[in-house]
Amino acid sequence: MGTYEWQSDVWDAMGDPTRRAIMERLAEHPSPVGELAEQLPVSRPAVSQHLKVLKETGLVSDETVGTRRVYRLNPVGVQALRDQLDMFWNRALANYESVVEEKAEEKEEK
Amino acid sequence: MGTYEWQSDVWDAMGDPTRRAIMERLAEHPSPVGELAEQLPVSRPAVSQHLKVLKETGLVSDETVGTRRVYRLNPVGVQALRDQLDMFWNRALANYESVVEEKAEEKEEK
DNA sequence: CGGCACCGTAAGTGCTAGCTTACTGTTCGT
DNA sequence: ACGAACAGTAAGCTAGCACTTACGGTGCCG
Repeated sequence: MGTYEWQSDVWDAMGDPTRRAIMERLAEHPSPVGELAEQLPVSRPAVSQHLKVLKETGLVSDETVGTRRVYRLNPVGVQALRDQLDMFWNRALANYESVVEEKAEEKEEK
Repeated sequence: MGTYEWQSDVWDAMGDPTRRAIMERLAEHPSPVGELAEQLPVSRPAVSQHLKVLKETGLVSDETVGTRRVYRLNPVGVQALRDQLDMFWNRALANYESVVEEKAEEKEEK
C-alpha cells in the first residue's frame, strides 16, 4: 500500500475474455472498431465499451483517422502489468526456494 | 490437456480483487486459510472458494500440515502469466515502432 | 473417547457488468 | 448539402459470480 499505487484496474481490464480477445487482435496489428467487431462474437457497441475500459487503464491508445478510430496496444500499460507480475514472480520463487531449503534440512537431520 | 489446460483461466483468476489480495498475502509468505481470512474483509469460506479457483488454475499450491492447509504461490502458474504477457509486450513494441517509422516517412516526404 | 480447531462444500441470495437495441454525433464523398 | 459510413452513448435486461450462513468431515490433544 502506501505511496505505491496499486493499479488494480489493469488486472480488472484483462479479467474479461472479450477484452483479452481484443488485446490479441490488437497485438496482431492496430485496428478500427468495426474491424474488431467483425472478428468477435459481440456487437460493435460492445466492442466500443470494452475499448473504453482498455483505454482508461492505459492498455490501448487510439488515433482518429478520417471517420474511424484506430486502436493499438499501449506499451506503457502492458509494462505496468509486467512490473506487478514480476513482483509475484520473484516472491513465488522465494517461497519455492524456502521449501527446497526445508526439505534439504530434513535430510541433513537424518 | 492435463497440465496445460488453463491459459485463459489464469487471467480470469487474477480478475477478481479478492483473489489478487490473496495472491499479495501469499507473496509475503505461505499461509493457512484461517490466517488469510483474518486479514481480508470476507468470510473464511469465501477465501476457501477463491483458493480453490487459484489452485485449479495453477497459481497456488497447497500442503496439508496437521489440521490446516498451507497455501503458497506456485511459480509454474505465475510463469504462465508472464509468458502470455510477454507476447503482448513484444507486439506492443512492434506496433509502436511501426508508428515511429510512419512518422519518419511522413517527414521524409516533405 | 469427547470436545475442539481447522477447513471444504452445499444452498441460497444480491449485485455487478457485459450484452443488446436504439439513438445521436462526426466526417467523408458526390 | 445530403446521405452514407463509422463510432460513442443511453437505457434496460439478464446471467454469472462473489458472498453469506449452515453443515459435514478430519486430525489433534487432554
